[in-house]
Amino acid sequence: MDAKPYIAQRPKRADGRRNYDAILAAARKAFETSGADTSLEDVASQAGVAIGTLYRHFPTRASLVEAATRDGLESLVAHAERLAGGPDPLDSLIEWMREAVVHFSTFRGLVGILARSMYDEGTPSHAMCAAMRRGGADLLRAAQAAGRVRPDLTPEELFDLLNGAAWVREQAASGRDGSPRFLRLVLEGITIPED
Amino acid sequence: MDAKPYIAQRPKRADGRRNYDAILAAARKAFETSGADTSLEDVASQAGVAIGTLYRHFPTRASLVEAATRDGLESLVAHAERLAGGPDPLDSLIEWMREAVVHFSTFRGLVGILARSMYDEGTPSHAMCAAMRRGGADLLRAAQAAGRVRPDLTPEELFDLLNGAAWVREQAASGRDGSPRFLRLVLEGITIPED
DNA sequence: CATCAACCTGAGGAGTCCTCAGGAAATTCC
DNA sequence: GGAATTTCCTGAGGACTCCTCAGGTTGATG
Repeated sequence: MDAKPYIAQRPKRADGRRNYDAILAAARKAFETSGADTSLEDVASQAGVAIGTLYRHFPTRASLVEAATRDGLESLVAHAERLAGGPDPLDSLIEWMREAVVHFSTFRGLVGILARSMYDEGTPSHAMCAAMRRGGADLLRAAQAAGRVRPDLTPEELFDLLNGAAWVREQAASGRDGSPRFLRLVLEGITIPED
Repeated sequence: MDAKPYIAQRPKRADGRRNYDAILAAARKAFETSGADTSLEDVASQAGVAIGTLYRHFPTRASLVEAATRDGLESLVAHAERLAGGPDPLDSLIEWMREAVVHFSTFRGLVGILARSMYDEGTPSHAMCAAMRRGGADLLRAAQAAGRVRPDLTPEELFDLLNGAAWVREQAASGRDGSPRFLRLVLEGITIPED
């Protein structure tokens, strides 16, 4: 039996839910300003809660990151499913890639966590990463079937490219964001001109 | 006057040099196994030296990273200069890019430090990064002049691509190294076929 | 060999991580 | 309404790391 990762759940008791939500809100803010390695004691005090309470709801930092990014990544997966039936598979893929890059770089340190979660089942974010992988792979396959993306590109490679772009964007806190250009150059490398 | 960054120097006294070297050796090993955020107290004890001695020679973590990577990056810069006169500018550029990716991902966390140093003059590694930028830009310019690389690619963008590849390689500690393929895809996006 | 600058040591304050024993509050059940 | 019970909260505290600094030691120099 592989150790199943702990996935945070919104508690049933009213006070528990209140604190859970407050911690999550404080964590999102702290992650965005200080990165994934922000002080959890700060997060707790910012949420008006003792440190033990934070650890009760989120026993590991990874579980807190997972909970803080869950909604955003869920919507990304949903968007992939919506785009899957679109008329132009290449456009769909490109649009989704752009959105993915933004979501992966919500705060400093996130891409790294997601990249590791993709291949590590013992991680809270693994399930979400697997879902994203499926969504991205479907869009990729469709674009390849339409002859608009080189057929030898694998989903793993696609995510390497996405992660690279997201990482570049993550570093952009200090000025220029090279990720749009990065993505455009990458796309030139993997797409096939019409006709 | 902008605060000049501290650059570590090999001491003149024999005992100082001995410790300096021991710390550097221990740091290189620790960085490679535990990343740039390894414990400096461990590094010190591994070098057989008190923590204060480490801080005497390397007052900041960044100065230790700079010293630990100096030789490698210096040789990378030297290689760029040697390649600059080569017969095939595109080959030269590609060879240098491959080498750069390896050097940038010597240990986990290095690319991030270098990426920030590139644009932050208050950083020990800034001078080296600037030298690398010049070397890379020269090779890029030559390849562009030969009509083998898209002329709208800037050095900044080149380094974004290199850094992305290096980051992917850095994550590869846990299995597959996607950086060679990453680089090949990127190259398809930025090169121009002969004739 | 005496002088002095360079160097070394390691205790210690401050921050952070994470746990856990004891207390408080919400929910349930009668 | 009032236990009983389960869930939840608190915050002290041990372990770790960071970095500084006062005091002691040693190598280089003339």
